[in-house]
Amino acid sequence: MIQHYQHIKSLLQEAGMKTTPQRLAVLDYMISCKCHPCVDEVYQAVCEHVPDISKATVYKVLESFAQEGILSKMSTNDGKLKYDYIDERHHHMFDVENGEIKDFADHELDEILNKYFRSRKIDGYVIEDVKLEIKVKKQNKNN
Amino acid sequence: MIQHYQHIKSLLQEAGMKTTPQRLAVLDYMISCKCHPCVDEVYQAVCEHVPDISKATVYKVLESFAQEGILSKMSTNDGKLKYDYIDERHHHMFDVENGEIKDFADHELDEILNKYFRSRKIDGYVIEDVKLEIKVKKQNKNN
DNA sequence: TTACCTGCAAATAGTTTGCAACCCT
DNA sequence: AGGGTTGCAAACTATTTGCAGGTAA
Repeated sequence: MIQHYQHIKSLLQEAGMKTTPQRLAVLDYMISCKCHPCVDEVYQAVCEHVPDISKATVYKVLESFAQEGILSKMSTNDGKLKYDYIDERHHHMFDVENGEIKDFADHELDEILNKYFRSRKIDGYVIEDVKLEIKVKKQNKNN
Repeated sequence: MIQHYQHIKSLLQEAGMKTTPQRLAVLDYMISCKCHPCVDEVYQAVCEHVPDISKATVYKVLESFAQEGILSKMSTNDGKLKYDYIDERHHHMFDVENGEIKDFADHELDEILNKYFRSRKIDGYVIEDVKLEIKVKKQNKNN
């Protein structure tokens, strides 16, 4: 049932965390879900495999993964907390009508951004990362 | 005390909202604060001018302004809800070390993004807006 | 006048914490 | 064996709601 057992185990080891069934299940879900779940969604999903996991543990586990950089923490404009497994560099598309979030990977765009910010310095700061929020609407069939 | 009385009044009128002291005070604060306050910060600040305002009203007022597009709603990665008065197009810089948020306006960058997304269509979607999240660190004096 | 708006207090939702028991290594 | 990890319940914080009374237009 755990899809990426060895991979997950080494992620945990690199982070210096003990391998527990709860962590395996949470991380397995985060890797395979291909979405941006909130704490409760993770909890619900993981419950099916580890029925006696508690929500407090899900909170703690997700938070510690985010600390270690295994997941990234984000939140929607209306304040809902979400976690995102980071496999490759990507931006986010927010559907302004229904709140859906999708990943948006675009290497060419990243190149353009890199190039721009190589010369465009911000006084007093070092740029660590640049991410786009792309607000979208579903296209209407008849335009 | 209210800095932009006529401007605010017309904003409210355009939005079809009644002009109340609470709304005037909240919007005045949002326009003049030049920051990205959370609900409680708005409440504290407004209390000094309208001592009997209730926090529920601040919630309601901010939310309705956001609905009308007078303010934009955002939240930090750790889930803190913030509101932002929209005067000119800008992006946001997030200081990853201390959580500070600053505006970042850059017309040249906007041109580049516009140009790119003029030809870069996303299947099934219409792009409404594109915003950057720039993660930064304060520059260390000795590098 | 009247529909909208506000304040209050209670309800709800979301998140964190302390601690005893548990279990990886 | 021992310290990190978990589950529980309680505490806490943030946000929403219903409603009675107030007020802008």
